[in-house]
Amino acid sequence: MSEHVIHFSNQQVAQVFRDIADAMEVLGENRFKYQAYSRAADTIDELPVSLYDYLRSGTLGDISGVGPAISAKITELLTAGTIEFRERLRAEVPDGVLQVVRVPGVGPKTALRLYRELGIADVSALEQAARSGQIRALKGLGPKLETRILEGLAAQQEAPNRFLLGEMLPLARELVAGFQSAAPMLANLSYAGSLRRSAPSVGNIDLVAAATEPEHVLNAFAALPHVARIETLQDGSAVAQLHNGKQCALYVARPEGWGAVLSLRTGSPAHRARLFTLAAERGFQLSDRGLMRDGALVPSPTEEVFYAALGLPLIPPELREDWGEIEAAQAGTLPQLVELSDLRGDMHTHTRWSDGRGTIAEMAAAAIAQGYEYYVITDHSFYMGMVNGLDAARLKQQRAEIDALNADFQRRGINFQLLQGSEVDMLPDGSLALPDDVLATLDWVVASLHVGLRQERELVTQRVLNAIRNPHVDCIGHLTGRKLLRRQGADLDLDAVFEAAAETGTVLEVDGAYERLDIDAELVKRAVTSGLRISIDSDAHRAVDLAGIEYGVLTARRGWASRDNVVNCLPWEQLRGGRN
DNA sequence: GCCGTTTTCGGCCCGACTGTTTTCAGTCG
Repeated sequence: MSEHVIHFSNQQVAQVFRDIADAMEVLGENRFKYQAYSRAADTIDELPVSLYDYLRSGTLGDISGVGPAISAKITELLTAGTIEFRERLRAEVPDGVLQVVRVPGVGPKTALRLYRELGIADVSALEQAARSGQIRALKGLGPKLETRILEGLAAQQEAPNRFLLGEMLPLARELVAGFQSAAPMLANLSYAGSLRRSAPSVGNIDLVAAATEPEHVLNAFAALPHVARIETLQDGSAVAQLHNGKQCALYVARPEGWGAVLSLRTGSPAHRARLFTLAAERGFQLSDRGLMRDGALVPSPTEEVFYAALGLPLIPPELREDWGEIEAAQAGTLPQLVELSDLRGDMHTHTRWSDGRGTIAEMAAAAIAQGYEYYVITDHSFYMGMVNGLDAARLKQQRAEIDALNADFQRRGINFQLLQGSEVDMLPDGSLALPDDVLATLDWVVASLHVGLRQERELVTQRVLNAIRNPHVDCIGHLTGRKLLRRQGADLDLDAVFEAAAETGTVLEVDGAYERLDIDAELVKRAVTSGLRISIDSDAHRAVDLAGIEYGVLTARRGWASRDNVVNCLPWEQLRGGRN
């Protein structure tokens, strides 16, 4: 067998450097060294151009954060397929230990001790040790840590082998585009499944292709550069393992059945069950091949045609959960869902003034490119030392910079306005991190929980209620504080929160950062139903994050939000006029 | 290990909380 040359995506290379950084941190290496690897990984992740192009032109060193050492290691990986330094680290810190570090409550020091002193080299050994009380035997570690570890593991295991929407959607789009150009015989191609419903986390990528000759399509699929190997292959479908460890399934339908097959591969099990019932009521059968009557395929080349055959208008993929969309479709009351292009501004963003990476000018340029009319800078409030939060004095300085930029936009005839806000912390004691007279000077105030998320229900709820009732607070940012696949949000009394927000008109945010997507679709639906207004924000820390607001839009759509429910679909003047 | 309008060495993100201590290390945001 000939040597197969592996093609690494930038994201795969970034992951290798992240692993190097984590392993070095576990080994207690110099902090600045492993941070350099970690920073380089972040930069590589965002590069618009393949590393192979940099390699060919000898310009790896031009990448910010990539110096001689990392440049040599990238070259080694791309040409030899492996990095010797990485393998040496692996000998000291097994891959399983890197997983152990990512368990909440366990840091690099503890992971190393658990490995060296108890031989814990993966998460299942960690679970066993925590369960059997072995961890408390180590000096300085106790029963509370064991409980914390088991809770953390439970949160992770609720969703084994799941990946975030923000990782999978770009990958799926890349696959679809690559597949389409490699296989001109495809009549149609789409991704499907929970990914197409924009679920916050998904297990794999499902593709549904339309073609008359499935074998050709399956061969072209197996030859895609992303595909590492084909796991299963049977008539009309294949499951592939990708180079990045993720799984992709392909289903090939006949062009005249594609609409039905795509619909069946997209809806949730509950939605699909409704479709089966509707089909049966109309004398159809549904199968892997599509819509059938008396053993013959009934043409349904598109989803419109398929849904029409069942007496329904086309239901947007995000709604296909059986949360009432079938009834709404039958009644003709499906919502006109909000779209990315409806957004006129972003209400929650950061800059270098706190923990962001971009300057105000850089973020503004990206906002103009995104087509916004306004853009609110909401850097952190003073309380969070780590994020370099702003106090009254620095807010004043920042206001001067914003004013100067706005004057410049006006001079140049650019219809764009920067606004100054704050992401003000709700402190553990129930107060806000900035006094009212300072909040009063701001254009938009987002209040968020960052600390004390594990406070007991009554306490943490009261903090949120205090913020909602503060007349200067316009919006509650990422309400629950959840981090997808990592930690649950705060234990909030949502009835009380929604009731208070309805009284005061306080906006609830859909944070588009794809590890948050908070509030989630179910809460969006609840907000929309109870007449609350939402905002959709990027929570951007870098210019490249602005586009991530799309995940917020998808989440809002999943929650049945229309343009009328979303404050930042309004022009700023109108939005400000309607403030409480 | 990387970087530079503080430029080839010296600095790079730091404060609060937690669980375990008995004066603090580790984790988190």
